[in-house]
Amino acid sequence: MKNNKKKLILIDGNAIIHRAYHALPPFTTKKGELVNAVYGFASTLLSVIAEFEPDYVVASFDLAGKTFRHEKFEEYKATRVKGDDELYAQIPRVKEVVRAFNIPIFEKAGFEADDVIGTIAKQIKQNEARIETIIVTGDMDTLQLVNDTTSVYTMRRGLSDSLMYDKEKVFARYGLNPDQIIDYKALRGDPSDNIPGVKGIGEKTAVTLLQKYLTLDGVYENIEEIKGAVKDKLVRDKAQAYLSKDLATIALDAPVEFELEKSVLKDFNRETIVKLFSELNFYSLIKRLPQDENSTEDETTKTNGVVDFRYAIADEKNVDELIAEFSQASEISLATEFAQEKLSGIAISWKTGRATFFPDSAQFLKKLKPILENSEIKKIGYDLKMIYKQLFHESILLGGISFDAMLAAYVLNPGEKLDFAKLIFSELGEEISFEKKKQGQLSLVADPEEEKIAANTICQKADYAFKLKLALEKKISEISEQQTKDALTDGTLATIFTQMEMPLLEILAKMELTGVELNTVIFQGISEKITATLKNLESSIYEMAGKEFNINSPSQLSEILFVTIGLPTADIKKTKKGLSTASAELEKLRDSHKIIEKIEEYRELFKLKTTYLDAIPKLVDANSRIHTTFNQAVAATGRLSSTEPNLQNIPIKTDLGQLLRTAFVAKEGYKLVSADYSQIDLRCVAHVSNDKKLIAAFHAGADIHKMTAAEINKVTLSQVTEKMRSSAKALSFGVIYGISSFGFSQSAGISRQDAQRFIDAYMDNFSGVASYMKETREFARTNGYVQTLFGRRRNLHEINSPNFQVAAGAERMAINMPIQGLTADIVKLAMINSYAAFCDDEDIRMILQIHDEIILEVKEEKAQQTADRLKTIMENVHPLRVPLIVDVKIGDNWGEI
DNA sequence: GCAATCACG
DNA sequence: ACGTACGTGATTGCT
Repeated sequence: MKNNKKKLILIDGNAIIHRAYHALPPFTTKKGELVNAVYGFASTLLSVIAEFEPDYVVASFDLAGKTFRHEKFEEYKATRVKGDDELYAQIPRVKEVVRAFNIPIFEKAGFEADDVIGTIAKQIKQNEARIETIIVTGDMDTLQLVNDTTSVYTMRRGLSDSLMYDKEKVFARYGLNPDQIIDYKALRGDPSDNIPGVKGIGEKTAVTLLQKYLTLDGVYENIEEIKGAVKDKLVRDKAQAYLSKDLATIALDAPVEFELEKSVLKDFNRETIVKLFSELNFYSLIKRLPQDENSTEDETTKTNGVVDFRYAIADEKNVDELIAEFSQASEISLATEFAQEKLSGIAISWKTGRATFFPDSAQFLKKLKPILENSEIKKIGYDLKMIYKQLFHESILLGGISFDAMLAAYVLNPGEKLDFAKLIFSELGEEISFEKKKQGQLSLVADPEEEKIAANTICQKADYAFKLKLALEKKISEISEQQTKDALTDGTLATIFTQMEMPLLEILAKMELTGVELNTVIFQGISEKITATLKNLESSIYEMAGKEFNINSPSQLSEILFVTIGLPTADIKKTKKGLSTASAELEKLRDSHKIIEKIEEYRELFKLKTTYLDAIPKLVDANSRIHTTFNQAVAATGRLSSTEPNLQNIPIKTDLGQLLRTAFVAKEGYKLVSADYSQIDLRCVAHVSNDKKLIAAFHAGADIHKMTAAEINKVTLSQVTEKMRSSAKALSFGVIYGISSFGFSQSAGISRQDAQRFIDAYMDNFSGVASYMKETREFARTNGYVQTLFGRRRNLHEINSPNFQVAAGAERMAINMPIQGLTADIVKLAMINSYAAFCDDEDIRMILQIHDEIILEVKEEKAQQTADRLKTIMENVHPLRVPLIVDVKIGDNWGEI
């Protein structure tokens, strides 16, 4: 309901910043600057502008130093925790945001933001009766300023929840009129500002008194009427009550000269804000910026206003001319359009700002093929693996793969979410949107305008991938130069990128295209059997529970177990919603009720059925092969991941899992050859920590867990029990994960005290490991990153977080990454080297990688010889302080190996 | 879209 | 005093 009154918004900057700082998790920009309060402020500002469409906006901030209130009462705000430096450090940034919006800032030494706002509100009410004033704040102090033209808009619980207070709302909330709020505080006090009030008078009594006597004066004028303890308290603290009233009263006469005209919310410069927001990584806020109605951005690209250059679209007449333009180029950038599971267009850029779109047609592709396949012409793009696969389906074998901007961004900052458009923001400062056009109604007639827009989008992608190359390459080489100087690593980020990730891209593409054969009959058989078993389990569970419910709903299950059946809850962990039903918790209840066993079995089978048995057969192609997608740019440690389907988490631990694996088979006449590194993570620990005992044990070919058990228990090898060995094994894993006594106690099933004793014993015995952990933490703290032997990096800005848990989490990551990352590097190198050895032989195809294991599909007669070669290659990928051992197996299916 | 759960290394 | 091993992806239930 917009009335014709003009609206003025007064923002209490400090109140909003405080609220935002405490409501939002401490997140930082990519550069490590903490900006949660800035974000909260900016987000609030945008909401307020969107909701009220104000004509005028003003912001006010507290200035450092004492205020007139301190002169009256020294302890004013004395309870405020100082040292929220992290909050105050954000204030200059907040002011930058305010300025970017051309919003004037009013502040006055000796006064708080409240006072400035109160003064402005009063002046406005006196001079500009037709203006509606809205005070935006995070606390309730300003409610006293509410009147018929002034209201208070305040954030509650976080930032999303807000409430508008007018006179009625104040009354509804407090049972008082706005001007009584001051008297209320005089009586009740305000602990957050250290306003004392009358000791012993709380919310209820204060309201009752004021409802009867209206004001503080009224209360004391009628003090004789009041009985008992309340009277005594009032009499005793009278002076304090009046002092509190003074402190709580917002000044309306601060020396502020407010000029309405200066606070018009002018057409702020959108570009300035976009630039600031992208610097702050507030990408989601950029989308929320009010649209600039004057701008008529169309599909053209304006480069510094020089030319209104449109990218070209090839047609039959101009195609040869356009191809001639770039056929001599030494490097070109590619982007593709994909529709209905088919390549529908390709854009090629050969210099900045220049790109041509080729709609998919056999004729165009035929002309482009020699260029695309020419390995002398370097290829650039964003996600070239995808492009490689798309072109492969058009019978084009992409050659000269040279620079993938996605992978470059990944090695620079692994683990961060990747987004092409955002990358362009952060690297080039340009705002581009690759939003997919909305799916209109199906139309047989192609809309030429829409086609043009689509063509332009693809051209932009090609163009910007090219531009990104320059920026990202520079960053990589800067880091690499430093790494070379530091001489702490055997390689650099540049070698990781050019020697490892870029070559791997093509190998992964081929693996994905090859796929792995699935025996769907086996799947079918297991699935049917499981379905029947599940039915039985379901009915016995219902019977034991006494009623039917959804076993898959943790909340319903928890209700049944702990309420209906009434199982003991003492040891059970809680989730946000209630008691946990995770398997570790159910395990504790195993002896309490026979339903637990059934539920565990049901869970296992259900998981197997829905995640694997039902889902994977849907993904087979005409040749019964499934093609996973390896994600090369998600894992923060440098590992790969696998999706649709995830073939890196196929069950193995249970019998049924083993059975399931037998359905992954080698093609007729072929064998599967699997080669996995034995205990590679621990060997990496031995190498990076340079721990003498670990190294010696691996050289001796000892049973490493047994040796560890002997060391920490101070017994001879022959005295090591199976239990000691398995604890030692869990302990070694703990080391890899950045051990904590709690985590270890959980996984080893022992008490925390015992866990701590074991850890201490381990660190005493393996002093190299102990100092590795210490040094790595320190390295991460001083540098803000950790790195692998090969120079792969992971940024860990959070390691210096004032939040203990956040910092502790980062420390564990710091310890883990150089180990897990080194394993990842080694396996990646192994893939590259073995691919190089086998790629000319059509009888040998790499099909899977599962973190420490490589699987090939090999013609039967070459299986043994290939397995031997593969083993040798993998074991000699890179010399470490310990030998690398690879176990190879040959079989007809994955279960056998 | 998120939380809980569970599959793997 | 704090919650806790590291790294992933898929499914289901629920808001």
